[in-house]
Amino acid sequence: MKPTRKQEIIQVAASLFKEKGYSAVSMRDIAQAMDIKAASLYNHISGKQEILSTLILEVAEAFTDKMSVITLEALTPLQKIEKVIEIHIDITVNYSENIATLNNDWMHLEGDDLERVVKMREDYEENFRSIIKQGVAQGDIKPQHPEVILFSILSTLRTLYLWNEKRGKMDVNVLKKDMVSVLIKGIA
Amino acid sequence: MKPTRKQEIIQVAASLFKEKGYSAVSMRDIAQAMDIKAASLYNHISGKQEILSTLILEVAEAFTDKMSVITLEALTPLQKIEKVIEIHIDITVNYSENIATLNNDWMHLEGDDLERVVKMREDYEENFRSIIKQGVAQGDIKPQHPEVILFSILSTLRTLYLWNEKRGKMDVNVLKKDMVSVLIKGIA
DNA sequence: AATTTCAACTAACAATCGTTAGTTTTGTAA
DNA sequence: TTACAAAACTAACGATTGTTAGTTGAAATT
Repeated sequence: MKPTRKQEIIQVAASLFKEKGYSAVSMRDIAQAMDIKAASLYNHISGKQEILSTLILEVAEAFTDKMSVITLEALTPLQKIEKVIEIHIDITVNYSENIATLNNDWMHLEGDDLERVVKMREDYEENFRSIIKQGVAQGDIKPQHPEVILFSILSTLRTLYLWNEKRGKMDVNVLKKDMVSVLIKGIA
Repeated sequence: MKPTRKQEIIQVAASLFKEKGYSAVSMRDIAQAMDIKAASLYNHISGKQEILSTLILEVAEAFTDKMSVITLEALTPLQKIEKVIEIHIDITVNYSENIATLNNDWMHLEGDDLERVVKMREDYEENFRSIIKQGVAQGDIKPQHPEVILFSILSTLRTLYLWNEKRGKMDVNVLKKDMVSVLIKGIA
């Protein structure tokens, strides 16, 4: 599908936001990257804030949707974690700029959007925590502090976008296998 | 030691930078947090950029120093990784705001400071990579892609500052033990 | 007591910010 | 060819940005 002009603007902005952060990118920067004047952007979007919220909500909803599917599936906790790792890799490959902005600039959202994204994040973490706790209860996961396990895995997955470029020619499926192995079975 | 006024400014700024990012914090914001006027800040510092570079160089040098010590020690690769985990936790506990700024706002450094910090980061990663490769060569570490191992562990350690508050009453030594276990031996 | 240093202040600067209003150009459909 | 909509433009707005200049009062030193 040919992207709309609005989608083009958002994508260009996303790339700049990833590089320098939302606050350091001006509307004039975005316009210049598109070879138009800043005022012309307003024929397509309502303002800078709309770019931010569109960008963030798109990927935040992707995570929420995928996670809710996993929650309902009939899998062991470890299999569910495996799936979580895989969806993170999939989404990161397709939305690497959005994830950068979600991670670093969510606090610049305003009003309901801010509330919503924070809630989605909390819910996501809570779902993940439940999976881990269930795994511990069944004896599949070591009885460590679930919080340490949660944050170790989630930190790695959330910053994957930083390494995605350097990933180079490594195949996505190889990456998935390796990451599942490292995160679940360790390195020793 | 009673901190100098300059140190006070830098600490207050660090806290604001952690919250909203360097670009979104104005000199007037920093001044207001100290109950003085923005112009008064300039009796103690040369400008906003000095705050940023002081903040970042301080913690970047701490990492570099500690890492170079580990490199020279007579330890097995796995023991060295264990030490790396420990120094990250130690530094994070003491410099949580600095690390937030190092991670998120290093690209707003200018001139030599920017070059220096980028180089320090590259060197740090290269040292870490060497340890992993040596571990693989000796058979202590699984023959996975060293890059995947490197980034998994480093991502977790670098974003530790985000979880430090939530850590609450968990003792630092317990955290060290748990993280070493999770990162090296896995969760299963 | 006189002098200097420190650390605050007020006022203002040029530059840049997001955004609006109104106009002109471009491309498409009738 | 004309009519219309899409998408660009110029010009400007009020607010905010980092920073400078010059001043003032208090504290420390001579």
